[in-house]
Amino acid sequence: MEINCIREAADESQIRRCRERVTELSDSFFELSQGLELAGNNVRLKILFLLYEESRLCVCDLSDVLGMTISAVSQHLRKLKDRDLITPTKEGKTIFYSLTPKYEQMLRPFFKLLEENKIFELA
Amino acid sequence: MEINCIREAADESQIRRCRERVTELSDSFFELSQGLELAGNNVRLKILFLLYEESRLCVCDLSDVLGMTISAVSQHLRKLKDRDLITPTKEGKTIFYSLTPKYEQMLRPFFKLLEENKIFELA
DNA sequence: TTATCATTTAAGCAAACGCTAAAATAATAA
DNA sequence: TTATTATTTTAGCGTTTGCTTAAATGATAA
Repeated sequence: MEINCIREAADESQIRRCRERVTELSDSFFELSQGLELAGNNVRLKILFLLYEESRLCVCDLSDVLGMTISAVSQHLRKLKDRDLITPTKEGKTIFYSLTPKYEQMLRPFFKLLEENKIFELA
Repeated sequence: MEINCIREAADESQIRRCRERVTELSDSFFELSQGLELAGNNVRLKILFLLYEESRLCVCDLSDVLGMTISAVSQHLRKLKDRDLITPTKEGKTIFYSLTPKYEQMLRPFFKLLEENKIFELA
Protein backbone atom coordinates (compact mmCIF):
# COMPACT_ATOMS: atom_id res chain seq x y z
CA MET A 1 0.00 0.00 0.00
CA GLU A 2 2.82 2.41 0.71
CA ILE A 3 0.73 5.02 2.46
CA ASN A 4 3.04 6.73 4.87
CA CYS A 5 3.11 10.27 3.72
CA ILE A 6 1.71 11.97 6.83
CA ARG A 7 3.59 15.16 6.25
CA GLU A 8 4.92 16.88 9.32
CA ALA A 9 2.21 19.50 9.41
CA ALA A 10 -0.62 17.13 8.51
CA ASP A 11 -3.88 17.97 10.19
CA GLU A 12 -4.75 14.65 11.80
CA SER A 13 -8.24 15.65 12.82
CA GLN A 14 -9.00 16.88 9.33
CA ILE A 15 -7.90 13.57 7.89
CA ARG A 16 -10.00 11.65 10.39
CA ARG A 17 -12.99 13.83 9.57
CA CYS A 18 -12.52 13.26 5.84
CA ARG A 19 -12.18 9.52 6.30
CA GLU A 20 -15.46 9.36 8.19
CA ARG A 21 -17.17 11.48 5.58
CA VAL A 22 -15.99 9.25 2.76
CA THR A 23 -17.16 6.18 4.63
CA GLU A 24 -20.60 7.42 5.56
CA LEU A 25 -21.30 8.80 2.09
CA SER A 26 -19.77 5.86 0.27
CA ASP A 27 -23.01 4.62 -1.29
CA SER A 28 -23.97 8.12 -2.36
CA PHE A 29 -20.61 8.66 -4.03
CA PHE A 30 -21.08 5.43 -5.90
CA GLU A 31 -24.64 6.17 -6.96
CA LEU A 32 -23.88 9.73 -8.04
CA SER A 33 -20.67 8.95 -9.89
CA GLN A 34 -22.44 6.19 -11.79
CA GLY A 35 -24.98 8.72 -12.98
CA LEU A 36 -22.45 11.41 -13.80
CA GLU A 37 -20.28 8.93 -15.66
CA LEU A 38 -23.11 8.39 -18.10
CA ALA A 39 -23.94 12.09 -18.37
CA GLY A 40 -20.26 12.81 -18.88
CA ASN A 41 -20.28 11.71 -22.49
CA ASN A 42 -20.94 14.21 -25.22
CA VAL A 43 -23.46 12.08 -27.09
CA ARG A 44 -25.32 10.90 -24.00
CA LEU A 45 -25.48 14.39 -22.52
CA LYS A 46 -27.18 15.54 -25.71
CA ILE A 47 -29.60 12.64 -25.53
CA LEU A 48 -30.45 13.38 -21.90
CA PHE A 49 -30.92 17.07 -22.60
CA LEU A 50 -33.11 16.43 -25.63
CA LEU A 51 -35.28 14.11 -23.57
CA TYR A 52 -35.48 16.85 -20.95
CA GLU A 53 -36.65 19.39 -23.51
CA GLU A 54 -38.84 17.17 -25.63
CA SER A 55 -40.17 14.79 -23.00
CA ARG A 56 -39.80 11.74 -25.20
CA LEU A 57 -37.95 10.63 -28.31
CA CYS A 58 -37.26 7.31 -30.06
CA VAL A 59 -33.93 5.87 -31.26
CA CYS A 60 -34.80 6.79 -34.76
CA ASP A 61 -35.46 10.46 -33.96
CA LEU A 62 -32.25 10.66 -32.01
CA SER A 63 -30.13 9.02 -34.67
CA ASP A 64 -31.54 11.53 -37.10
CA VAL A 65 -30.95 14.52 -34.84
CA LEU A 66 -27.47 13.47 -33.79
CA GLY A 67 -26.36 12.28 -37.22
CA MET A 68 -25.38 8.89 -35.86
CA THR A 69 -26.10 5.28 -36.64
CA ILE A 70 -29.24 3.90 -35.04
CA SER A 71 -27.14 1.12 -33.61
CA ALA A 72 -24.74 3.51 -31.94
CA VAL A 73 -27.58 5.50 -30.40
CA SER A 74 -29.34 2.33 -29.32
CA GLN A 75 -26.27 1.24 -27.42
CA HIS A 76 -26.15 4.55 -25.57
CA LEU A 77 -29.84 4.25 -24.75
CA ARG A 78 -29.25 0.78 -23.39
CA LYS A 79 -26.65 2.05 -20.96
CA LEU A 80 -28.90 4.87 -19.85
CA LYS A 81 -31.81 2.47 -19.41
CA ASP A 82 -29.76 -0.14 -17.57
CA ARG A 83 -28.79 2.42 -14.95
CA ASP A 84 -32.28 3.78 -14.81
CA LEU A 85 -31.61 7.25 -16.18
CA ILE A 86 -34.28 6.76 -18.81
CA THR A 87 -37.30 4.56 -19.25
CA PRO A 88 -38.97 3.18 -22.40
CA THR A 89 -42.64 3.34 -23.33
CA LYS A 90 -43.96 1.44 -26.28
CA GLU A 91 -46.45 3.26 -28.42
CA GLY A 92 -47.61 1.54 -31.56
CA LYS A 93 -44.53 0.46 -33.43
CA THR A 94 -42.10 2.73 -31.77
CA ILE A 95 -40.39 2.81 -28.40
CA PHE A 96 -40.15 6.23 -26.79
CA TYR A 97 -37.65 7.02 -24.09
CA SER A 98 -38.03 9.57 -21.31
CA LEU A 99 -35.99 10.67 -18.34
CA THR A 100 -36.84 8.98 -15.06
CA PRO A 101 -38.07 11.47 -12.43
CA LYS A 102 -35.03 10.75 -10.28
CA TYR A 103 -32.49 11.79 -12.88
CA GLU A 104 -34.63 14.52 -14.33
CA GLN A 105 -34.44 16.03 -10.86
CA MET A 106 -30.79 15.24 -10.30
CA LEU A 107 -29.63 16.70 -13.59
CA ARG A 108 -32.02 19.64 -13.72
CA PRO A 109 -29.42 22.20 -12.57
CA PHE A 110 -27.32 21.35 -15.61
CA PHE A 111 -30.24 21.32 -17.97
CA LYS A 112 -31.14 24.80 -16.74
CA LEU A 113 -27.64 26.00 -17.49
CA LEU A 114 -27.68 24.42 -20.92
CA GLU A 115 -31.18 25.65 -21.67
CA GLU A 116 -29.98 29.22 -21.52
CA ASN A 117 -26.51 28.48 -22.74
CA LYS A 118 -24.97 29.79 -19.55
CA ILE A 119 -22.21 27.25 -19.16
CA PHE A 120 -19.58 29.76 -20.12
CA GLU A 121 -20.94 32.44 -17.85
CA LEU A 122 -19.97 30.53 -14.73
CA ALA A 123 -17.66 32.44 -12.41
CA MET B 1 -24.22 6.67 -42.69
CA GLU B 2 -27.44 4.70 -43.12
CA ILE B 3 -29.73 7.30 -41.59
CA ASN B 4 -33.08 6.77 -43.19
CA CYS B 5 -35.31 5.80 -40.37
CA ILE B 6 -37.79 8.67 -40.56
CA ARG B 7 -40.64 6.64 -39.24
CA GLU B 8 -43.98 7.32 -40.79
CA ALA B 9 -45.25 9.34 -37.88
CA ALA B 10 -41.99 11.21 -37.31
CA ASP B 11 -42.49 14.76 -36.15
CA GLU B 12 -40.41 16.64 -38.70
CA SER B 13 -40.61 19.98 -36.92
CA GLN B 14 -39.55 18.40 -33.68
CA ILE B 15 -36.53 16.88 -35.35
CA ARG B 16 -35.62 20.19 -36.95
CA ARG B 17 -35.99 21.93 -33.60
CA CYS B 18 -33.75 19.35 -31.91
CA ARG B 19 -31.12 19.63 -34.62
CA GLU B 20 -30.93 23.39 -34.18
CA ARG B 21 -30.73 23.04 -30.42
CA VAL B 22 -27.88 20.58 -30.67
CA THR B 23 -26.03 22.85 -33.05
CA GLU B 24 -26.41 26.07 -31.11
CA LEU B 25 -25.50 24.44 -27.80
CA SER B 26 -22.69 22.35 -29.23
CA ASP B 27 -19.89 24.09 -27.35
CA SER B 28 -21.82 23.97 -24.10
CA PHE B 29 -22.43 20.26 -24.49
CA PHE B 30 -18.75 19.74 -25.02
CA GLU B 31 -17.69 21.89 -22.09
CA LEU B 32 -20.20 20.39 -19.70
CA SER B 33 -19.64 16.79 -20.70
CA GLN B 34 -15.91 17.25 -20.26
CA GLY B 35 -16.52 18.40 -16.70
CA LEU B 36 -19.03 15.68 -15.90
CA GLU B 37 -16.78 13.03 -17.35
CA LEU B 38 -14.20 13.88 -14.71
CA ALA B 39 -16.76 14.14 -11.91
CA GLY B 40 -18.25 10.84 -13.03
CA ASN B 41 -15.51 8.76 -11.48
CA ASN B 42 -15.89 7.45 -7.97
CA VAL B 43 -12.44 8.50 -6.80
CA ARG B 44 -12.49 11.94 -8.44
CA LEU B 45 -15.98 12.70 -7.16
CA LYS B 46 -14.72 12.04 -3.65
CA ILE B 47 -11.74 14.29 -4.25
CA LEU B 48 -13.93 17.09 -5.57
CA PHE B 49 -16.36 16.77 -2.70
CA LEU B 50 -13.61 16.74 -0.09
CA LEU B 51 -12.13 19.88 -1.63
CA TYR B 52 -15.59 21.42 -1.48
CA GLU B 53 -15.94 20.63 2.21
CA GLU B 54 -12.38 21.25 3.32
CA SER B 55 -11.42 24.07 0.96
CA ARG B 56 -7.98 22.67 0.29
CA LEU B 57 -6.07 19.40 0.57
CA CYS B 58 -2.75 18.04 -0.73
CA VAL B 59 -2.04 14.76 -2.58
CA CYS B 60 -0.70 13.29 0.56
CA ASP B 61 -3.81 14.03 2.62
CA LEU B 62 -6.01 12.65 -0.12
CA SER B 63 -4.00 9.48 -0.56
CA ASP B 64 -4.32 8.96 3.17
CA VAL B 65 -8.05 9.62 3.26
CA LEU B 66 -8.85 7.56 0.20
CA GLY B 67 -6.50 4.70 0.98
CA MET B 68 -4.80 4.99 -2.37
CA THR B 69 -1.28 5.35 -3.67
CA ILE B 70 0.00 8.91 -3.85
CA SER B 71 0.84 8.31 -7.48
CA ALA B 72 -2.69 7.21 -8.32
CA VAL B 73 -4.18 10.26 -6.60
CA SER B 74 -1.65 12.55 -8.24
CA GLN B 75 -2.71 11.33 -11.66
CA HIS B 76 -6.34 12.09 -10.86
CA LEU B 77 -5.37 15.56 -9.63
CA ARG B 78 -3.49 16.15 -12.84
CA LYS B 79 -6.58 15.45 -14.91
CA LEU B 80 -8.68 17.71 -12.74
CA LYS B 81 -6.08 20.45 -12.95
CA ASP B 82 -5.59 20.11 -16.70
CA ARG B 83 -9.29 20.71 -17.26
CA ASP B 84 -9.33 23.50 -14.74
CA LEU B 85 -11.62 21.89 -12.16
CA ILE B 86 -9.04 22.45 -9.47
CA THR B 87 -6.10 24.76 -8.95
CA PRO B 88 -2.84 24.31 -7.01
CA THR B 89 -1.31 26.64 -4.44
CA LYS B 90 2.15 26.05 -3.10
CA GLU B 91 2.62 26.59 0.59
CA GLY B 92 6.00 25.74 2.03
CA LYS B 93 6.82 22.23 0.90
CA THR B 94 3.36 21.15 0.04
CA ILE B 95 0.98 21.83 -2.83
CA PHE B 96 -2.63 22.37 -1.88
CA TYR B 97 -5.45 21.96 -4.34
CA SER B 98 -8.79 23.75 -4.31
CA LEU B 99 -11.85 23.84 -6.51
CA THR B 100 -11.92 26.60 -9.10
CA PRO B 101 -14.87 28.98 -8.60
CA LYS B 102 -16.36 27.90 -11.91
CA TYR B 103 -16.64 24.25 -11.00
CA GLU B 104 -17.42 24.88 -7.37
CA GLN B 105 -20.47 26.70 -8.70
CA MET B 106 -21.27 24.19 -11.39
CA LEU B 107 -21.11 21.18 -9.10
CA ARG B 108 -22.64 22.80 -6.03
CA PRO B 109 -26.08 21.23 -6.54
CA PHE B 110 -24.50 17.80 -6.27
CA PHE B 111 -22.35 18.70 -3.33
CA LYS B 112 -25.47 19.92 -1.54
CA LEU B 113 -27.15 16.59 -2.17
CA LEU B 114 -24.11 14.67 -0.98
CA GLU B 115 -23.61 16.92 2.02
CA GLU B 116 -26.90 15.79 3.46
CA ASN B 117 -26.78 12.32 1.96
CA LYS B 118 -29.94 12.91 -0.01
CA ILE B 119 -29.00 11.14 -3.20
CA PHE B 120 -31.34 8.26 -2.44
CA GLU B 121 -34.21 10.52 -1.55
CA LEU B 122 -34.58 11.75 -5.09
CA ALA B 123 -38.03 11.15 -6.57
C1' DT C 1 27.65 18.97 -1.28
C1' DT C 2 24.48 15.03 -0.08
C1' DA C 3 20.00 13.61 2.01
C1' DT C 4 15.50 13.87 2.55
C1' DC C 5 10.81 15.27 1.52
C1' DA C 6 6.65 16.13 -1.37
C1' DT C 7 5.17 15.43 -5.55
C1' DT C 8 4.99 14.26 -10.45
C1' DT C 9 5.98 11.53 -14.45
C1' DA C 10 6.78 7.42 -17.38
C1' DA C 11 6.07 2.67 -18.79
C1' DG C 12 3.17 -0.99 -18.93
C1' DC C 13 -1.06 -3.68 -18.61
C1' DA C 14 -5.82 -5.32 -18.03
C1' DA C 15 -10.31 -3.55 -18.44
C1' DA C 16 -13.72 -0.57 -20.32
C1' DC C 17 -15.25 2.49 -23.98
C1' DG C 18 -17.59 3.99 -28.48
C1' DC C 19 -18.10 2.89 -32.78
C1' DT C 20 -19.06 -0.05 -37.25
C1' DA C 21 -21.09 -3.76 -39.70
C1' DA C 22 -23.86 -7.56 -39.72
C1' DA C 23 -27.16 -10.54 -37.66
C1' DA C 24 -31.12 -11.16 -34.72
C1' DT C 25 -35.66 -9.96 -32.64
C1' DA C 26 -40.30 -8.81 -32.47
C1' DA C 27 -44.31 -6.94 -34.04
C1' DT C 28 -47.27 -5.23 -37.56
C1' DA C 29 -48.97 -5.09 -42.67
C1' DA C 30 -49.76 -7.18 -47.12
C1' DT D 1 -47.54 -16.93 -45.07
C1' DT D 2 -43.94 -13.46 -46.43
C1' DA D 3 -42.45 -8.55 -46.15
C1' DT D 4 -41.61 -4.71 -43.92
C1' DT D 5 -40.66 -1.77 -39.99
C1' DA D 6 -38.47 -0.40 -35.61
C1' DT D 7 -35.25 -1.65 -32.72
C1' DT D 8 -31.70 -4.38 -30.33
C1' DT D 9 -27.82 -7.39 -30.09
C1' DT D 10 -23.40 -9.44 -31.27
C1' DA D 11 -18.65 -9.54 -32.66
C1' DG D 12 -14.80 -7.08 -33.47
C1' DC D 13 -11.69 -3.07 -33.65
C1' DG D 14 -8.79 0.68 -32.07
C1' DT D 15 -8.63 3.97 -28.22
C1' DT D 16 -8.89 5.43 -23.59
C1' DT D 17 -9.00 4.56 -18.70
C1' DG D 18 -7.15 3.71 -13.94
C1' DC D 19 -3.99 1.54 -11.68
C1' DT D 20 0.97 -0.31 -10.29
C1' DT D 21 5.81 0.08 -10.07
C1' DA D 22 9.78 2.57 -10.71
C1' DA D 23 12.16 6.54 -12.01
C1' DA D 24 12.42 11.56 -12.12
C1' DT D 25 11.83 16.25 -10.47
C1' DG D 26 12.47 20.11 -7.46
C1' DA D 27 12.98 22.23 -3.28
C1' DT D 28 14.43 22.40 1.43
C1' DA D 29 17.61 20.78 5.41
C1' DA D 30 21.90 18.88 7.21
